[in-house]
Amino acid sequence: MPAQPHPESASRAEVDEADKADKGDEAGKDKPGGARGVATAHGGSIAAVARRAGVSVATVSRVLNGHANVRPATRARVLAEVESSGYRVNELARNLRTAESRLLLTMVPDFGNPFYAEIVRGIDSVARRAGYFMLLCDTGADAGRERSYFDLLRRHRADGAICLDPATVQQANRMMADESQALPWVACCEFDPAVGVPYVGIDNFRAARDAVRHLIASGRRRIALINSDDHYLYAQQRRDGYLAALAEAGIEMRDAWRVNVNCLDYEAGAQAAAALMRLSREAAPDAIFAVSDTLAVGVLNGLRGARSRVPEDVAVVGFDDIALAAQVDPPLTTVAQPMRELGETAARLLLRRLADPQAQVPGVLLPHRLVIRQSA
Amino acid sequence: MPAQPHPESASRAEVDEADKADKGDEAGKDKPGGARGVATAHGGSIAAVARRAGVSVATVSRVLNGHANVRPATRARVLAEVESSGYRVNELARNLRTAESRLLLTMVPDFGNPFYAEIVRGIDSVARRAGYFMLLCDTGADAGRERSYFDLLRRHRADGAICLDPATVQQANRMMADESQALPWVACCEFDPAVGVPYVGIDNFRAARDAVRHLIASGRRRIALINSDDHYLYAQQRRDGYLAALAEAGIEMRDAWRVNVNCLDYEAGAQAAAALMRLSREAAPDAIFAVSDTLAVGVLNGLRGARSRVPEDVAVVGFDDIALAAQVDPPLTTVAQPMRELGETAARLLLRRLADPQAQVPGVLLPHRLVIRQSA
DNA sequence: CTGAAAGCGCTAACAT
DNA sequence: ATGTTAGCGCTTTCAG
Repeated sequence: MPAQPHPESASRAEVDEADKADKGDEAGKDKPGGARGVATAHGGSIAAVARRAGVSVATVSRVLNGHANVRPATRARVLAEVESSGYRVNELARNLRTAESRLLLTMVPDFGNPFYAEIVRGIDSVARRAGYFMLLCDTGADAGRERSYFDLLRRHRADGAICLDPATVQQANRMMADESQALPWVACCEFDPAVGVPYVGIDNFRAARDAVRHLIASGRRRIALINSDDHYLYAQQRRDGYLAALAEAGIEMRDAWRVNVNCLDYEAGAQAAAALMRLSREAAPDAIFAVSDTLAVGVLNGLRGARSRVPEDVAVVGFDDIALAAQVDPPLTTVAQPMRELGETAARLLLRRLADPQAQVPGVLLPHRLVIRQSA
Repeated sequence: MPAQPHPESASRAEVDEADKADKGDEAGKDKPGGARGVATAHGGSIAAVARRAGVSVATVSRVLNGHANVRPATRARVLAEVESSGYRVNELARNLRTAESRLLLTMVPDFGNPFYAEIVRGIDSVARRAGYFMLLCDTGADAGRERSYFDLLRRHRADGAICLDPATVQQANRMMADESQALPWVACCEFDPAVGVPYVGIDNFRAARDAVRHLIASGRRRIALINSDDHYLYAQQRRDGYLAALAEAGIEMRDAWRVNVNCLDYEAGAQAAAALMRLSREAAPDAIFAVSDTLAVGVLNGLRGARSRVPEDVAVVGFDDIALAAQVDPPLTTVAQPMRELGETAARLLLRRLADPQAQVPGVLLPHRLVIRQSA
């Protein structure tokens, strides 16, 4: 199989299949000093292949990497030897030599959340086509840690990074005001255009405003907002969109209707909804806008527990449009984010940055869309 | 910070923080031949640190790796230099030298599925404590590909692998009958005890039988099974458990009640349920056992569309007990799998194998549990 | 307790 | 078109 044809792909010849065991190796000559065979696995080295094929290591390397200047006959001979010996390139060595890990780091606050899972898929798909693999870090897994994930870049563990975690994005923006721009990373979903780090996301202000406008248009006046931590930029933007919609309709906003949660899981949504419905009859909301579908699904459950009907008593609007949104009862009206594209775009921006460190990579805003189902 | 105290952890001194830029580097001497500075990033090399600290590279290495034989004063001097220069070890070089990538490959059929997401978390948590990072591959992403993911092991891209994908597990068991036992990997959830590859999972036969027994105990007689591809071992085992429960109760099994789907998402469950309810009144089931909660959630939706009440008209039992199971309406009765532990155990087995390649790593079966909620 | 030096396996000059 | 060879940056003998 020759070099991969895909435009973005690294031009390395893939050495697939051929599962036979290796023939005699250089068998530890036991020279004095240095590590003996510590790194030598079953496959043999490129030198062993070269010797058996009767060519130099350079030629084997050229064949392996799909370089042009190799006579077909020679190439065939090398390939045959590779095939029969089951040789596999040692990427550890290749990586050191080329000074790249061909790994992309993806930092997620919680990949149990389907929203992030879908974005990660988008990242993975374009990364792989470009010959990169994905190092996945659940930043929520050890929240207490001081350690910076960006150190993984400095230590050459990954060539670039995509950060989906708002907390980590903010920490990065703060802690390395200048250096963060030097490190090859892009922010996804949470971003600060002012900082100069490439990003991709949506217009959270408008998206939230659209959602609340919809609620208002359908006659709701007592609209609650279940938001994530106001510390995050996207949370602030969505809150402002909510406030703007209320203001333009001349609707009063009550503090009791604004609740912040520090976790976006179902349980948090259910509890927030339950708390909201414990307000006195005249203070209880007739609509709830949750900034995440997982939260909204929990809200549906909390409302059920409070014996409130949706949408009759309380209308519910979610955010993201994860697959689950269409399955719950009632199906969720929600603000769709192009999750897949968010991930793909993030990866492409990063790849562009890696291909040309000088490149001026832009920030991009993708369109959102209000999906009206039956919960509002 | 000295060597990490954690029992499983690699004893490498962590070099955190210190974000200042590096001082003057060796500055490409431009010797003839060889690559000049191609791999030299901002941080400077260990040699530069050694020179500036007035010690040898060996000493710096010893300090960095928390070795004992270094005079406190020397250690302090090195640490100070590391700190002030913002030096970071180049793991590419370290990896080549030590012949390990310190990466664990995790193969998942679909990490959009919360079941797998939770297992992956379990893996990640123990892997990280042991100083490994996780390379995540969504095997469903490029299903058509012939390429073997196990090649990543042979190419030293990862030190070991955990496979959660039934298709890939079977392919591995088939394609490399002997070699698969040599490669450091463990099967999770889908496994064949006969093959000799370490594994962790549950007793699928018993779990399914328990679920169906529960249905029978609550008076159901017309029990449908929505299973995944019968090609998979776990699917066969669950089917057999279903059949056994039916047989021991002397209940007839109808072919029309057995449906196989090749995808475990909500939509597949909804469609399967809809199809089941299109059967004539006397042929329609009064209970549905779905082998995955995602399927079961879809079933709930499909049943709603068919105007069947749950559990009055049709009882539903799912499998896995993902967080969502408790949120839907009605809350799902399901067979709980210890997802987190499944992942943690898989990682521990693999780690044990890596620590001692000769070690006889066992197969382990974790307990399941029937969680009765309101759907059945 | 410290230093000198040998490579790990590979890629890419540079020569032929 | 092919071979020779110099390192990539690190860890680890082995000597002192």
